Amino acid sequence: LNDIIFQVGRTGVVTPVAVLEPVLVAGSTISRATLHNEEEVRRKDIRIGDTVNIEKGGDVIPKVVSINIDNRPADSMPFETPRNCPVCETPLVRIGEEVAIRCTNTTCPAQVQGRVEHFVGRNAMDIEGFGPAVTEQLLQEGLVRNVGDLYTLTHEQLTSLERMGERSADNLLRSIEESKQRSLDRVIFGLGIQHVGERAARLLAENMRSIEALKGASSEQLESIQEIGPTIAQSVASFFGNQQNCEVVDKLREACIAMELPGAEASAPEQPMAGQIFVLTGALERFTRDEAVAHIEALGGRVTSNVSKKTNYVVAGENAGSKLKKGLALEVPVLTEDEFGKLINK
DNA sequence: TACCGCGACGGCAGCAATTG
DNA sequence: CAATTGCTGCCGTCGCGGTA
Repeated sequence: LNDIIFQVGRTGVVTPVAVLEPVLVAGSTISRATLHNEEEVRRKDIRIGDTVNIEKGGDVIPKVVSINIDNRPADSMPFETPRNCPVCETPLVRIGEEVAIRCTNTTCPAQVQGRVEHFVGRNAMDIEGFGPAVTEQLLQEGLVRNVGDLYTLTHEQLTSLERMGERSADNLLRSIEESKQRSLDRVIFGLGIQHVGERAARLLAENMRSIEALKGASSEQLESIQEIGPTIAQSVASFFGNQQNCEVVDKLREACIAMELPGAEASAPEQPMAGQIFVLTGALERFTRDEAVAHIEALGGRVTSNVSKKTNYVVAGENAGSKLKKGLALEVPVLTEDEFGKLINK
């Protein structure tokens, strides 16, 4: 084991990687192996200079299984956790009880590059010909600062790069153009919001129906979506609470990327109550129950029969009963019929 | 508590395009 | 024209966090 290096991912997580004396294992030459995280290294007491046993997990990913302590050089030192980001020197932090150590500088070049690579990646916008080398050059030359800049790249700018001729530039521009057709869930996934992987992105796309709705949604509204909990909800809300992120999203919209699910406009241009859960109690004067339900659902909300922590509003009419009591006990906002009327009219 | 899925990882074959 | 470079897509696992 010649060295332990640290790589910085797009979310700032710093992971240790073992640099090995190249060795043939199961038909391929292994020169690096993942070490997962710093605690893992500490637990196994892996030191630079150690002789290590490696195998390929599932015949693919090389990993360090154990060390051969007898071959340890007498002067070997325990492994040291880096204090600063290997790329931008920002002090690294460990948040709460997390195992991961992070670079918190969102403008760290490694993070910026990671985010662009994620956006153009196969499961997100799937832009062919946009690999790490191209990304690195575009960032280096200042032609791209974030994913909002991708759609205004010109033929001239691309051909100015190393190893990028007419043909490659044409192909890349065509791929970029084609990527505008990607579905909403891929766009959301591509934004690289923390904790939002493919599944969460799909849930958010299906429930919010447009980037605008997602952007406007409160953390509470998001949390009312099935399988979206407080962590993801807050992560999304704080992403859109950031001015720069909103500017990137605006640029993507200007590039004419599809930012809505089909039908969103036809059925309801806006769904300000998307995901909101209402409980009706007591008799309403101006609406029948059915009318009230129809209004709520037209705006994207849902009506359930029982009050729980997930309930966003209790609408209390005349002679409200136990559901009003439970709503008050759980500190759910209680609306009078008038307040409810204002809410749905707006 | 059980389950799912996020995020991150390396090597290689095969191919296309660029460069010299 | 040959050599070089870069990209894609594939393979599977770990450790853990998030949700129900």
